[in-house]
Amino acid sequence: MTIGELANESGVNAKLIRHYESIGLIPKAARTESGYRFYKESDIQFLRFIKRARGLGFSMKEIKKLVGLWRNKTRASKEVKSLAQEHILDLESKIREMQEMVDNLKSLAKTCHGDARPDCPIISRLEGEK
Amino acid sequence: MTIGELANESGVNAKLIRHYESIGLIPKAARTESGYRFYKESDIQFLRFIKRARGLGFSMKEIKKLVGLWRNKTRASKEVKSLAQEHILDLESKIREMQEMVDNLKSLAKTCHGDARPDCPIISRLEGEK
DNA sequence: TATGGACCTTCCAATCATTGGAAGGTCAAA
DNA sequence: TTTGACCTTCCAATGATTGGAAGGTCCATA
Repeated sequence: MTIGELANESGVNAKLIRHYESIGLIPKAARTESGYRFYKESDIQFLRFIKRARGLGFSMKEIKKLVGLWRNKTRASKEVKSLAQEHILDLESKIREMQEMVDNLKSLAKTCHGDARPDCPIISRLEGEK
Repeated sequence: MTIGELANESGVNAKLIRHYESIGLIPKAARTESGYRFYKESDIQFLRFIKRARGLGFSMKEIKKLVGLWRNKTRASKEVKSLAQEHILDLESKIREMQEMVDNLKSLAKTCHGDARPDCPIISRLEGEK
């Protein structure tokens, strides 16, 4: 299986697969005589694993840990769970932050008449009034 | 006023002030004979403006626009408002995405017993079961 | 006056995850 | 044999910031 086929099957593009190899997230692929990387079926599942973890917003660092836990069949579910829970807390705090931004912006936008006049409370607030 | 003093007053550190100058967000500072940048009082307000906008999650690109609108006293409030509203939509869509991640992770974490046993639904799900 | 330390300068590199391009080699079918 | 789709490596950009190195300047104190 070439890198392109693996990319199709896994949904992770070839460029990114090479990149993952270069940062050590996935092992170095075997090569054909001419230097092409080749892969086996089980590599599809591996890349999908990574893709799903990215989809849940895990960082590459966290994914490295997850991959380690995944590969190690004797890992404790405790470790996995606590990794997930830390990540939940991270996400929630970012959500709160962004929600505050939205709330602020909405209240500013509401008081801005939004016509051709130059007066705008959004700008005034950024200027430091209040 | 030196760059360090400006940094103190504005809350934007000196390194970042230089960086903002280099990307053209703020004009090139005047220099003393020995090459030190020097600033006037009104620069404090300017940097605070930028800092507040960053605090609301605007990108540097958006901030460049905001700065332009701010400086141009005849700008229409409409432009400012629509910039803000686009940004609100951006933020809200990111929030939704992250909230979905959290929901997924929470439901996975709930079914993970979190003890010393190796079985863990979080891992299974990443593997592709279901 | 000398020296120390706090400040300033520029430039280059790292972060994070990914994408892009350039320049070249390989493969398979027409 | 030529075309075109694929593969290879390497280098650079993204966005916002931070870090360090190597060096110059300023001011106060010994």
